[in-house]
Amino acid sequence: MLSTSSRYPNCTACTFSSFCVPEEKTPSSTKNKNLVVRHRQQLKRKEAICAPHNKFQNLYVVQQGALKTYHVEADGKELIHGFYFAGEVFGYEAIHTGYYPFSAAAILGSVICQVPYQEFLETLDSKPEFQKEILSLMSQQLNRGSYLASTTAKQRLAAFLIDLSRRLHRPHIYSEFLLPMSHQDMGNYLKLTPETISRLLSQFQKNGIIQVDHKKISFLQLDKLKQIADGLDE
Amino acid sequence: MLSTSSRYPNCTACTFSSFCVPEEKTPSSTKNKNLVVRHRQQLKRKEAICAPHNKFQNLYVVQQGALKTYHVEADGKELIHGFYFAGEVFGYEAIHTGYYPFSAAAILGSVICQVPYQEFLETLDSKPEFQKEILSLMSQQLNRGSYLASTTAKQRLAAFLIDLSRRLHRPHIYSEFLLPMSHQDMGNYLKLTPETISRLLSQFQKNGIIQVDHKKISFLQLDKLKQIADGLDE
DNA sequence: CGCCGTATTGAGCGCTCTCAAGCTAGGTGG
DNA sequence: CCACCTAGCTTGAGAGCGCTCAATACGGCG
Repeated sequence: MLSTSSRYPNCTACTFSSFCVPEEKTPSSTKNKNLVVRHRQQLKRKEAICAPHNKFQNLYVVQQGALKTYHVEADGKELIHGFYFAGEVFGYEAIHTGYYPFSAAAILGSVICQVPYQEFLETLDSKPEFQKEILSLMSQQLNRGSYLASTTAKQRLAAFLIDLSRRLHRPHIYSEFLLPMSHQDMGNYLKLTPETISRLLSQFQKNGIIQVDHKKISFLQLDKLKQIADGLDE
Repeated sequence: MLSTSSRYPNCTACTFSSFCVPEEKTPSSTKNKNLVVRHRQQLKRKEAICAPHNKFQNLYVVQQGALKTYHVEADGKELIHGFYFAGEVFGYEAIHTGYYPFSAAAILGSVICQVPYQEFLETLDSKPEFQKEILSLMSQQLNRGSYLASTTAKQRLAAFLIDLSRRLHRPHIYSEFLLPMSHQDMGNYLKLTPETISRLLSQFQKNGIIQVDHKKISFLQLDKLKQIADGLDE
């Protein structure tokens, strides 16, 4: 757990920032019904934070880094439900049953905030603006990964890259960014093998649509990438 | 629009029923902050109720029948986001942007209730139990269709059939039910062609796992179907 | 009864997977 | 600082699952 305010680097990016008070800044009146950050956690790459069937108690906000939620199938395949980047919240999926339906682990060194669900509910009850905000965020989650429904590998990968760029540099699409996850993870999310990811990235590069330099991706022709995502190429 | 109470057949199944008052039963004090059913709509098969980029104003609750949400891709392919059966709510996806991201249409003759979002927000603000209920329902939506991530056609179809049975006879899995949608619709949802759906249903039947009689599906070996869904067969 | 949308079944093809062999980069320990 | 070592990426060849195209059958509805 971290405690000095210098360790709170990214609160401006956090979707909860206007309803949240870091603990050391809490005014003496504790009844303000804001969320209070009591537990901030540093995670190493590959460090897990919850497992399937763990009791649901907290939502989590990513402050720095990136996480994945996933579960391992009977045959050993890892199935990735989603990625979460700085400012994003995960755990909503656990509300319904009271248990996390997945594992969550950091894919980079990361910092996250715990948001106790009880406290979350109290803030919700006392702040109509928070209600609207949460509805909006959960609504956004419902639309996440809609491109997973695309049929071809090219389409899904192109849409994924665009989505990734926007979420890493919200709200803009930057033409340069670093892939936070391995090809394996991308594949497990997009239902492709790492070999296919690699082949397609090479193909996109050969066609002058993107440039790949290790983990660095550069969009050279974003419009063409969008066309591929929409199934409009060739 | 319907008006006699005899036309309110299914309110007990509706997830909003305890926070909702059909209009003619509204007590004179209109400030009770319950949802009030003002618009109930009868839909014919294939009748649409909203289109992409329509302004978001209402959530909808299915009272009878079944609906699909979908959009048509550039190449003419119809991509189905989800199905909605008696008691289920749709439209949450539109909250974030303020516009419906899809079309919605009845796949059977259906009856739906409009829930104006303004009114929904007022009820939410005044009723903490409603807040919890909505969080739970949206959380459930986030978990919907998780089996779409399965890699093989058999797995997705088996999981879909089980999900379907449970949602048509909530909360139980009935061993008999009628397929509400065409193979085409199933395929568009599961990312399979109608031919593949047909072949797999035949195969399941040949293996004694289910029985198919036109639209009627009977589960003969639910455990085996579950194994297939989990990728544990052969 | 005749029509049209839907389901079934078959044959062949192509996209993506599997398996396999190098290669690269980054981390570790001497 | 360098040599090793390992995880991850790249690229190739071949196989298989699900798609495409096509012909036929069925059934609901006028």
